[in-house]
Amino acid sequence: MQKDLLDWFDQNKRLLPWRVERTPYRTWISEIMLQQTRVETVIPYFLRWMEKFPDIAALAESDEQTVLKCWEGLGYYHRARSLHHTAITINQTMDGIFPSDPKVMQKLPGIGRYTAGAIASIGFGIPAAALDGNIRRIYSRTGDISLPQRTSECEKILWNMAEELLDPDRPGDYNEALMDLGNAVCTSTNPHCESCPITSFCLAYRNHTVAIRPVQTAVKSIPHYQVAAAVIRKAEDNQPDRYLLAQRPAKGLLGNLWEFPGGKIEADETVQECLQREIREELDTTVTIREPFGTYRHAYTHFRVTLQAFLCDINGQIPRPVEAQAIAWAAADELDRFPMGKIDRLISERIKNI
DNA sequence: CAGACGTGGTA
DNA sequence: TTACCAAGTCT
Repeated sequence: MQKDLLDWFDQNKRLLPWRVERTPYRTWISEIMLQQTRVETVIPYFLRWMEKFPDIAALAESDEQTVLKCWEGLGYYHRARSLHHTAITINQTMDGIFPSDPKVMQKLPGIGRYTAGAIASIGFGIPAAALDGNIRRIYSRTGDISLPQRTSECEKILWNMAEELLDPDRPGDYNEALMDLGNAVCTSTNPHCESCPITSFCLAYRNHTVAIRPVQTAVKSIPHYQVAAAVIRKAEDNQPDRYLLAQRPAKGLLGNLWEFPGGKIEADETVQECLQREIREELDTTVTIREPFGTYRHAYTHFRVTLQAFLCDINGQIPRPVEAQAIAWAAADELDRFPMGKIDRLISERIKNI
């Protein structure tokens, strides 16, 4: 199976930016960006990142806001903060050299068992196993595994397969070959078994169970929240209007990113009451709510929101950050500098069009 | 160990 | 529109 798979890879390998000029640093950055993220999405981010942060030292010397701005839109922002933090650690305690031992890698934030195995095998040529979503799917099919995915029992079997089937001579190519095969041939829906190089080794193909492998576990429905946000505007003499931004806490959703203040509408309150309450709680002031400023729908991983924005004027005391780490007054043409999540970026774009 | 953690694409 | 996915990790 290893030979047939590697022969297929030699013919069908995708040309990707991180596959030219292989270095541990480039491999590391690409693997982190690719976590839960499509190749096509990652490519432009990877190219921009390498322009801005060509090596570990450049990343370590930059500030986190610059890093987050470069990451904006990719999601799972703890990945960017971990990259930055790790670059500083490597510079300060590891002589600026990325470790080659997967056990050492796994101690670094953002690098788990999969990523350590991927960087070790792909970046260093070390025979380390890697098990990602693609490889889970392929081994669930070749082994015709009837255990539900993501249970500890199933994980143990799949990791054992990854260890035992790994090609010791070309571990990196082998792991990448499985991921390319999973992307192009052994796909989640409508797999192309007719063009698969390893059907003769595939038990699910023989048993006609490809369509029901891997066995998916039931997903629960996600909640939908109604949310309000305030676009607080400040007019100044002979100057462009400024808008209030708040920096979110470091931990949790969209950590350290900037937003227009607001929050969840409780069951017993109106949008306006919600805004006044949130402004009081977050900024310790009150506002006059003016006209609606758009309705925005967005789906996060584990919940969905419909957000109603309103233009507001401060009518209380000077706002101060209570829940937020900091606040800033930005002119329309300054909004792009602040790293934000998707919804707040959409609101920013609308402000720029006023 | 279940749930948190983003976003854009596709069926 | 909803559901689910896509090179996972952390708590």
